Amino acid sequence: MPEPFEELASLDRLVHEPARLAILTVLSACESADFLFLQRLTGLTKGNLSSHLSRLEEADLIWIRKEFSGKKPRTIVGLKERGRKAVDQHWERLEALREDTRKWRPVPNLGTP
Amino acid sequence: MPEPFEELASLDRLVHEPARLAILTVLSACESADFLFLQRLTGLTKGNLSSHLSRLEEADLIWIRKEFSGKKPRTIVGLKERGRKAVDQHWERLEALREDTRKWRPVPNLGTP
DNA sequence: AAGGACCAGTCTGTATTACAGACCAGATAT
DNA sequence: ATATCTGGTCTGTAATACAGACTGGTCCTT
Repeated sequence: MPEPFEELASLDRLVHEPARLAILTVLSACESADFLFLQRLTGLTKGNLSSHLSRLEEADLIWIRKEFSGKKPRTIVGLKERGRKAVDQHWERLEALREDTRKWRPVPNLGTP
Repeated sequence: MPEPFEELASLDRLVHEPARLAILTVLSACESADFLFLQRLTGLTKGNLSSHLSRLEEADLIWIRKEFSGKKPRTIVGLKERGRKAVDQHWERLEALREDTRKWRPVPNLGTP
């Protein structure tokens, strides 16, 4: 019984953080997305989004490619293998937890009687 | 399209934080639970658990009752109305996000073409 | 009576963190 | 020339989670 909860309490904060969870989840639905799109999607400031992306890249969860389309800079990001695994796993854990909890209901009290 | 993601990026950190999400989710499956049970469940130290519970109580999401069963102190916590709403809503948002993302697949690229 | 364990904290210190906003630099449009 | 768009870096700040020390009461053992 306690297993999924111990896991939950130690969820990977790198993935769990709302902004990054949003980014990763969006990326899991496409091959790539560009900086501006992600910024509008998440409502983050440039600086903030940039540092979140850097962290995800350092963690080897995403790749970041800088192109010039014409002379305009363009930053494109996408999921790496590890990233896809990480997001999928994260969602699975969350869902597993929720399901497990549902099965308990109704329980009057938990703890020492 | 972007709506659920803007929400996600601004998820209530009070509820989203792993330890508290675990606590709240457990509580949503029972009428009450006691301190020790929650501690073992989450693996948190006493001090840490205590402060998480305090925050949840301040936010009016849970109640905390101190009993003495015999002469042993016993701390029992449970969800308040607001708490139940908060957890349910949170999970709904997460699930909605995931569902929305699934529907997108497959999308080659998101952003300026 | 003294030592220790159990319970549920409070408090302190530390390290991490998310975030806004300032600044930067190259290119384009006015 | 000035302003704007691109995608950053850097700095400062306020909040944070967390461990571990300490408190203080009750119980049990010796």
